[in-house]
Amino acid sequence: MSGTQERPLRADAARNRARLLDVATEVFTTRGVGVPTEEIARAAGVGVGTLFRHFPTKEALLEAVMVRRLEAIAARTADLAAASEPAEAFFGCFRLVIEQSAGKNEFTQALAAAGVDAHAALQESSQAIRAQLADLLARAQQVGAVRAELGLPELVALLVGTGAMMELLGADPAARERIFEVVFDGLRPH
Amino acid sequence: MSGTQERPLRADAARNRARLLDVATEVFTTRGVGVPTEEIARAAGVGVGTLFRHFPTKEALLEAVMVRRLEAIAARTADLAAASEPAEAFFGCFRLVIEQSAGKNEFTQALAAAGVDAHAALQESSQAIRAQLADLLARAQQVGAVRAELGLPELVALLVGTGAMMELLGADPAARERIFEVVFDGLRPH
Amino acid sequence: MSGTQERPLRADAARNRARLLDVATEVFTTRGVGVPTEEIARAAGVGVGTLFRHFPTKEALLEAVMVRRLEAIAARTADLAAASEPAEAFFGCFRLVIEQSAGKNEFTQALAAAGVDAHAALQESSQAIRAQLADLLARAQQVGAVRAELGLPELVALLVGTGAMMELLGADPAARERIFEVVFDGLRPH
Amino acid sequence: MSGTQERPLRADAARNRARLLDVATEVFTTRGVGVPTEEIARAAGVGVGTLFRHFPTKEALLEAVMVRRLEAIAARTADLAAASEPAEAFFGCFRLVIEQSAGKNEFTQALAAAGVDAHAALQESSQAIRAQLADLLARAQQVGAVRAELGLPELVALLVGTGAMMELLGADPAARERIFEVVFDGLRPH
DNA sequence: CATGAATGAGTATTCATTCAT
DNA sequence: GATGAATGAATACTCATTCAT
Repeated sequence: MSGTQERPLRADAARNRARLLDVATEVFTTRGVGVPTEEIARAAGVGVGTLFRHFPTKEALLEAVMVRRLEAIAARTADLAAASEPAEAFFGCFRLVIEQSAGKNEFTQALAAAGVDAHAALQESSQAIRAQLADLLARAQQVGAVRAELGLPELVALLVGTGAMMELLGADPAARERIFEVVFDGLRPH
Repeated sequence: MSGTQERPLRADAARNRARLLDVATEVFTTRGVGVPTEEIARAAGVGVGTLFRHFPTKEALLEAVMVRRLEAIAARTADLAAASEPAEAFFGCFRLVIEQSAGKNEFTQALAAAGVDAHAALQESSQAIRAQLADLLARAQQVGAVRAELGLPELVALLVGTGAMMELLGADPAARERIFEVVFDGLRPH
Repeated sequence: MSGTQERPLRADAARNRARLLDVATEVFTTRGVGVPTEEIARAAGVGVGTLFRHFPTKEALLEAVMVRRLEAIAARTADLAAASEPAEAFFGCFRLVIEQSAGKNEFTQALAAAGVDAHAALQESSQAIRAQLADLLARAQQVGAVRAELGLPELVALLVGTGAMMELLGADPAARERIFEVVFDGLRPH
Repeated sequence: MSGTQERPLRADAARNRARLLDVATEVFTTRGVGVPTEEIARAAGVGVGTLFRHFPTKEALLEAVMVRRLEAIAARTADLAAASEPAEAFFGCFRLVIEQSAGKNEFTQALAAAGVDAHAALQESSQAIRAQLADLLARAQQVGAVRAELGLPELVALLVGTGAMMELLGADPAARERIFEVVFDGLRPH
């Protein structure tokens, strides 16, 4: 309903594209990336042909899904970072990223893949997050809220790893909180 | 009445079985579980038929690989636990488990799956490790070396998650050490 | 609310489906059901994928072949039964069924299997024939043209068995006729 | 215990061969010819190697099974033929053959195959039966107990076909008897 | 532009047969 | 001779991708 910057598509084409992304996100997140493309198309109410017109490859679809998630995170992170003082911003964003990575470990894998793989599109949008994370980290370190010796790679690893922990624990909120305590206390200078 | 009761296989059969396990471990951990069975057989220098004689299913092969890794870990963990005082034993074993989980995240997934899935064989051998971990944890908590509020599920999650972190960081030893510091400091009472 | 309700397939799709059925009928009846699916697809001029799109299973294809044969027989039997007096109708239909069962003993096996097996589709279309046969038998018995003590199971068995005899004899028309004389004379009251 | 004319084998080898034949007969008859050779070997208490030493091919084993059945039938038929007057001998042997063909339609198929196929061994032993049948038929025809126009091919077809009928009817003795009445009455001159 | 039918390479698994022990 | 481990061709079925309608 707002102005995400896709190149101008016909109204219905844009709607199809959006629906496909929504459905794919849902499906990939809940059932993994092994789900047949045809099933995604059907769930989105379009034919396979349409899916492949919008995303020339299954991998391209996966990438688009990840990009969207990364961008969503980047946007929220930016808001949070702007509105809080460094320590609060850092730990708040850490939580945010973890919370958003719910469902399979698609997202965390995306982050991971982005740091390793050469997928152009992912590279681009993950760079945005990485820059933000680097900034948040630096500022939190300046105010002494986070160990000074940590770099961006370690932060990314900690995010991905903590996401994995949460997946294992499932919905138990108390256990999740205990994990946050361990990780956050560990992040602070000793 | 317990112990390992392998049926005496012919010399060559045993060799093939072992080679298959070695190759499968290597291949699964470096390239994931999607690798064709035929390729594994070829890499082991046997025909597919032989592979399927030893492991009636691809899944069975995967299971066997995991069991072997779990058992190896359990053995080393037991040694370490016996030879050290509680705190040292706990943190030493934590490191050990992480170090052994090298390669993709097969092992960590194994631990994860074992807690959730119903694969009998895995269940059995992962129970052994879980018991040991529970014991190590309890003793470390008794001497005040680890936060009292943590339970076995959190410990397992922390192991799996830390393993994921290490995979992301690759071989950089300094960075790995910084992660250990974060996690270990976080584990200690605050 | 009954009748044939095929979904309107695209022209080419319908052609492919029909060709597959024709080829499969031919191949199964002449060379048995062991023929590879791929060969059937090739003979029909389509890829395996197409075959499996139309018939999700080899068994499903076999079933479809049988259903078509059963329906064809049922239709012709109905015509014949309507147009003749009881004795003529009965023996005419007997001949008809045998003549239609040419080629291996697929059809007879179909009849046999249908009485035993639980394949829904087969059940349905073989029920139609069985009902007709029961009716023909009853009427022929009422006019004293057929032994009164015979039931439907025996009639089906006689059909299947006579079909088997014809297969053995091959194309020799005189020999076939002699078999019909034996069976038909045997069927009449003594 | 008696003198079947196998070439002199070592005692244990002969025992193995006999056991394999027994087991194979049972298994093929009850579960069809699709049963893996290995299973037959196991059921006979020997290794596959042994099976293949005695029967160089699965087909060879099947052939041997059939030959034995044919020979058994031939022997009993000969006895029966010798001890009775023509009509009784003919119909008695007809029943005998049908009764012996119990279980799948292995045997009838064997007879069929023998009349068509070129398997040397089968040819030989089925010739024996065919000769006997021809003889029984001729003598029954001479005394006017069977239609004069029937030849050996029709008789074989009738045997095979009647066997198929019995398989369909299963164990219902009354129904089986009604079939015999139809066929036997049909065989008699009209 | 949308559709969904067609394609065919790819994959796990079976089984008759061979051969080292 | 007997054993059973090894072999690998064969087979049903899947799924990303293309293209005629």
